[in-house]
Amino acid sequence: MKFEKISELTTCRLSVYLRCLNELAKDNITTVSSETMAKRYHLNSAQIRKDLAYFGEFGVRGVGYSVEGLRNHLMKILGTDKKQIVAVIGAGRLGTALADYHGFTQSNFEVIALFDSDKNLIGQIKGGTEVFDIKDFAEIAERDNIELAVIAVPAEFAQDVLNRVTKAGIKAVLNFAPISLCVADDVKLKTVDVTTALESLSYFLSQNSHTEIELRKAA
Amino acid sequence: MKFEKISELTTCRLSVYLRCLNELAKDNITTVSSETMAKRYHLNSAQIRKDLAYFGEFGVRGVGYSVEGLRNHLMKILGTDKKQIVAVIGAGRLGTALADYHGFTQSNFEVIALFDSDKNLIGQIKGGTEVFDIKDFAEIAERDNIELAVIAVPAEFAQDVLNRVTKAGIKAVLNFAPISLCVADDVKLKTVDVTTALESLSYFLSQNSHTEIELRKAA
DNA sequence: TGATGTGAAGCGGTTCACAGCC
DNA sequence: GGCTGTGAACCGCTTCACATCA
Repeated sequence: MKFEKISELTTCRLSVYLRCLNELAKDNITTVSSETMAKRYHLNSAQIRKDLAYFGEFGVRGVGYSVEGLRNHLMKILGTDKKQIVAVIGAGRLGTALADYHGFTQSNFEVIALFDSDKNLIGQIKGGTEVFDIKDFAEIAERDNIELAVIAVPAEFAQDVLNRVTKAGIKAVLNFAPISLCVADDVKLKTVDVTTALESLSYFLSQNSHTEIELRKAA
Repeated sequence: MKFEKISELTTCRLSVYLRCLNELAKDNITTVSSETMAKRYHLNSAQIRKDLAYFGEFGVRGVGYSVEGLRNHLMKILGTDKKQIVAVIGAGRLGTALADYHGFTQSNFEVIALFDSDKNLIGQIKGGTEVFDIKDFAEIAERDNIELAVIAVPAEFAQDVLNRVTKAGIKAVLNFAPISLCVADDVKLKTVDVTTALESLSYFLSQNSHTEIELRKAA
């Protein structure tokens, strides 16, 4: 085990490994080698070993990894061994969908509040979660120990919302607004940009059709 | 201009540049240098120039880039100069939210159909879009020239759905199910994994609290 | 003069290949 | 024998620095 800086690519893969192990556990598999796991889930065995080795020596040479043991290690590393309180800001369709997202619950995240500035929404229950006034964020965050904020508001309001939640002491934010935001160094911001993802796919499609034209010309 | 393979990192940045240019155009700015753009949007000027140079010489030395001109070039490169037809599979909360997502419309994507296997949903209008039977996907895809599919079904059904849409000739798929999927080489699959994103943030939080403990010990 | 376009250097992540251990 | 853990090689992306040109 070393004390290097772990890249976000690595932490995202750890999350994937955890998901694989959960599935292996469901299939009553108790031990797995990096090679077996790589084959089954289309990963790279050397990378699995290297990623895990950053955090300790979890495997047994000649045998592999204990599924249950590694699961526990990964949950501890990722912090999903303890329940984490999440707030979603923006009670529109996307925010509501996220509040009700079962993937969160499975990973020990609990969305306990939605926030919005729309008076018509405040006080309602959306996706099983109460909508609060965004103005009360700091107060409720403190009261309920909110650790993670998810931004699901239109792009033009996203920076304001981010400023507000970081001011309230939130250190990790997941942003769905299609805009690049600014944040202090001690806060971790991760943006999921659906527009960019689609446009990137669109690039692939138009490249493909160009290639087809080229091939047709060549033929 | 060269004929190298363009990485997905680059195409995602092109999408970001396009968004920046749209904003600059809104502010009636007609010319912009890579340096000015980098400062304003927290990008790297060398990277902007290099990314653009893969596709042509769009700038003027000593002056910069024409905002309008570069916008048009980027839209052409990304394929967003033409309308593209999108289908969303899964008419749950997430699928519905995506069908109604305005970020899509702004980029010239049009979601024309939702698909589901739930008989109770088929025939309904959700998020302004009709829900069809997933069994009819191939037929409707051909009829309406669907080019892009978005998967918003639970993880256990995602691979089946992916198989079905690729069989119908879809070459680009955006997947929201938290599972790693298999696809033929000629199909582009992009997965947006919200669980992984959150767990990665969670890692950052738990690292942070460990560091605090270390610092407290040292003090 | 000032900003682009680009070869070269730098850096970080991935893969290889094997020593070490069960 | 088999699989882990890991230094070294490799590869690709980013950044630098400057020749080039309006």
